[in-house]
Amino acid sequence: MSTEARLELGPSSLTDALYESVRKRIVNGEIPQGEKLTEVRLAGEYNVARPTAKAALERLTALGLLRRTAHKTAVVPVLDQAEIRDLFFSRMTIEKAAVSALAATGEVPADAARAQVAIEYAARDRLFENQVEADIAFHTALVAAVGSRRLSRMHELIIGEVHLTMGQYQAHRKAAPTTVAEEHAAILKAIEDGNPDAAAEHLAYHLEQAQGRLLTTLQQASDEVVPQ
Amino acid sequence: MSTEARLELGPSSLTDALYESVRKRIVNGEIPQGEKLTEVRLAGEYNVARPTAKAALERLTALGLLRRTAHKTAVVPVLDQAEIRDLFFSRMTIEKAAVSALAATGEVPADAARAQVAIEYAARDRLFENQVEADIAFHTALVAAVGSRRLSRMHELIIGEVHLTMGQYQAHRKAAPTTVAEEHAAILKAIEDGNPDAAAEHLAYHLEQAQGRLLTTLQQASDEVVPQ
DNA sequence: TCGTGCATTCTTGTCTGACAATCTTAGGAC
DNA sequence: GTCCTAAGATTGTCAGACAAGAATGCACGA
Repeated sequence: MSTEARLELGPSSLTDALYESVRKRIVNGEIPQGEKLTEVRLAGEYNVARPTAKAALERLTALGLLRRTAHKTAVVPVLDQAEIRDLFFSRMTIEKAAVSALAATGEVPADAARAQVAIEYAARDRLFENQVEADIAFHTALVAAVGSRRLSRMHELIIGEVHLTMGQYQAHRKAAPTTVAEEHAAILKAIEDGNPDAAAEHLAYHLEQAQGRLLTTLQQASDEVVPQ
Repeated sequence: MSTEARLELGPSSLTDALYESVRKRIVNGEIPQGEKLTEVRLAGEYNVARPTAKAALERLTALGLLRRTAHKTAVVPVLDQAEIRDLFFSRMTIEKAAVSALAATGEVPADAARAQVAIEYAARDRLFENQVEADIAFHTALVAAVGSRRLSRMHELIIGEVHLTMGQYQAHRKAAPTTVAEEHAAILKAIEDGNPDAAAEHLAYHLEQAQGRLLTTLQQASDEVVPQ
């Protein structure tokens, strides 16, 4: 179940390309929180038909990168404290299961190791956006390495929102650049040692730290807007 | 986060209604494994426009109730052994987290208790289809009671396939009708006792039993087709 | 006889244009 | 100032159309 080597060639579909482009703009904060995204606006910006824009919006909505209800326009969500906690609870559930399963085999996934190196470089050079990308890639690689298509799909369902919050609040900037890399290293070490409990433990600590940074940043941001 | 009491009135959207109808037909085995579902066929059967049918197909595909790749017709998937294992691994991950969280509060969700009663009735009267519905409702209620929107969405992503396999193989029929109810009762008891580990344990046992029944039935079915 | 290659046909991807239903917003009446 | 109504904006759905990719069957050659 592990050697599913498929070479992915770029999105050939117009909808795919549109979806990818908008996704990047949202997670990088280029389209800010609370911004409205109408079907006609997208269709106009990219010069595609409205149904195409509609399809892209629907896919983004499915991943939590947009919110919308019937007959209302899609907006980039603003995650409050409770939602960030919910997000990290869900994330913890999936990723704990993933690292435990990996530690049971004792194999450190190559993709995760590569992402780890990328994080170290990005941290050293203060390339914030790259660091976020690599961080997401690291966690995604861990889940993917389990070889469970459904686990990966569930992870995909929430990692978009994680990416979104990291891009918006840029909490990583607040952390000592090497902290994240060290926590990741501890997780990989536990996997290599074949210790599922330790791996889950290190992962839990890492995610709690990340969540803490995020909540702190969120608090500061709201203080700035409403200074008592 | 628990009192989100919204009354759901029938799907007002045409796409929603279509989606719901096809979903039911698939999970009940009315549309058999391997059956092809073209956009025009759906559009014709329900007398809707092709884009509407397309949207419904895409949503079903997202939930794993259909498989399709670009330019190819959607088909009702045939799950093999490996995929059923993957499905139950993913399911176990989510539901274990759910019952553990519930047991931490010690509150038995009312919806789950209701579904449990419905299962007992259905088992007594041998109403197979109701039994499956109630079983799905039981597990869904457990997850929903945690109050995590994202956990529920992830669960939704896989429970459709569970429903599908149960409808197709009708493995519940093979089980002593009361077995399922008893296993469920043990889970609820552990939650009520506020014992997270026991709850997870009972859930794991229950799901392993269910998976075992499914794999056995699958094996028998393939033996019938290819009798050595 | 069997395999290869081509053409037809089916199906999906995307577009244009349109109308109805619904939500939002602005303006007017009290 | 508040409430209600109406116009504008936005989405839901439809019809019809064309292009591109995939699948199928048939003829041809080895």
